[in-house]
Amino acid sequence: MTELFSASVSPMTLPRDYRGQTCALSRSMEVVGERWTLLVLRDAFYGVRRFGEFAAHLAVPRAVLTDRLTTLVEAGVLDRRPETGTGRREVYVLTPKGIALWPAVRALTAWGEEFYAAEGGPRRVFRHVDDDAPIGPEGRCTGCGAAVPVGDVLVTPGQGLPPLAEDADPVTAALARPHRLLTPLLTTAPQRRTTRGSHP
Amino acid sequence: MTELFSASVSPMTLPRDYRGQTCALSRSMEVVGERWTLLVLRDAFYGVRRFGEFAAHLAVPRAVLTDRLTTLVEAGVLDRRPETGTGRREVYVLTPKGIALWPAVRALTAWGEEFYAAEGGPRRVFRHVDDDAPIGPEGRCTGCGAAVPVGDVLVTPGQGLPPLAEDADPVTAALARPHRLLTPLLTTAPQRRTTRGSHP
DNA sequence: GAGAACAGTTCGGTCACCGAACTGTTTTCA
DNA sequence: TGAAAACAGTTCGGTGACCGAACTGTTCTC
Repeated sequence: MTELFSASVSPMTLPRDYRGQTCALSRSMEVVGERWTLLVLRDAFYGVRRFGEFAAHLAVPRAVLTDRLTTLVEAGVLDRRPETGTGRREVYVLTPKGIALWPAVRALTAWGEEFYAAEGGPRRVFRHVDDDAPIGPEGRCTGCGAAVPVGDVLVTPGQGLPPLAEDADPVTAALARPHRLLTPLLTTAPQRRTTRGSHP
Repeated sequence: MTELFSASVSPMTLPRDYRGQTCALSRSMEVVGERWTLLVLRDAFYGVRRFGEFAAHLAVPRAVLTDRLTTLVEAGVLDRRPETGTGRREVYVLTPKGIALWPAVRALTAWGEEFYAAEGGPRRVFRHVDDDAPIGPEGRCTGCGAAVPVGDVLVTPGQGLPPLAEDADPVTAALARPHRLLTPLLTTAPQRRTTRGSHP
């Protein structure tokens, strides 16, 4: 497959290439354009870090998840590293290159909210942590007008969010409360399935 | 566009659904997340309108292109209508719902330019038609600071754009010159294969 | 030390994508 | 007017990605 690239076009071989395209969008799509990839990254922005959390929240086939995480790590979008603190488990964390995808994730999410809104309103609302005002479609706080860096974004439940199911996965349950992007969503302590969600 | 979701969780079966997801991003991905779809929409922003232009520029299998165009028309992102003026041919034009995807297309393109730049610089530069200044990653003109509506965006060749090949398709050739988004890229007059220079 | 959680891997079936060839209609030109 | 080309898809067989479920080996907790 590598021999199909001529010198004037990108010499690198990416997972599923769009041959002959001279547009930067096709480079992006080769990295983040596969099925599930942007949903994985959205969860990473939410603070999801462990393999099992991604798998449970996304309901993605585990082999596909393995492939997507590996591809994103090789592309430099995610970093795979030992969990800070106690655990020896590996976690997947956004790199600066991955964080730079935030405008794209935000724009696509905003489009979905605008044209496929649930009854009652948006499912989730991104807010500026400084003044709690919603963030507009172009990433600016509707309250203070500032361009909000991703680390200052709060993801909060909206009117259109369905009620929490009894058997909801821990990620879904955690997202029922406001949460700051890029900070770990779940406790680093392993989850015991003894009493579901009863501990503080 | 008249059809809407009737329940809190989507009851409709979209081309490739992400079941169980309560996030608006998954709704977006069900519509524009399939392979080739965003590249088709990028071309639509460039002013590509006819089936054959998409097919030649993207080098996408024609059956896949048919499927993507049909899906986008059914989703209300594109409108299929007779070509204005002389032709009786059908063309595909962005609806307001499709135009609302511009921030997403721009953000993904900017990410690709930033992290997969060609040698010498960006392949293409989006500029504000009023002052010719480049448009920043969040959609604001770096010259006058205004939020630039998509109709006032000029796509211009950059330093990293490869030289035009002899057998380049008409869309690629037309994009070697600055062009205003959303305006038809090619003449409505049918293209005769005179530039190839060879007889049958 | 037993059992559960965890992070993947393996496997067979199904479906989407791919490239090439083909069909039927419209347009152009001699 | 008639032939040839352009056009907009459709058809088809091969290949590979995706899917759900089951499985493996390691780590953690009690």
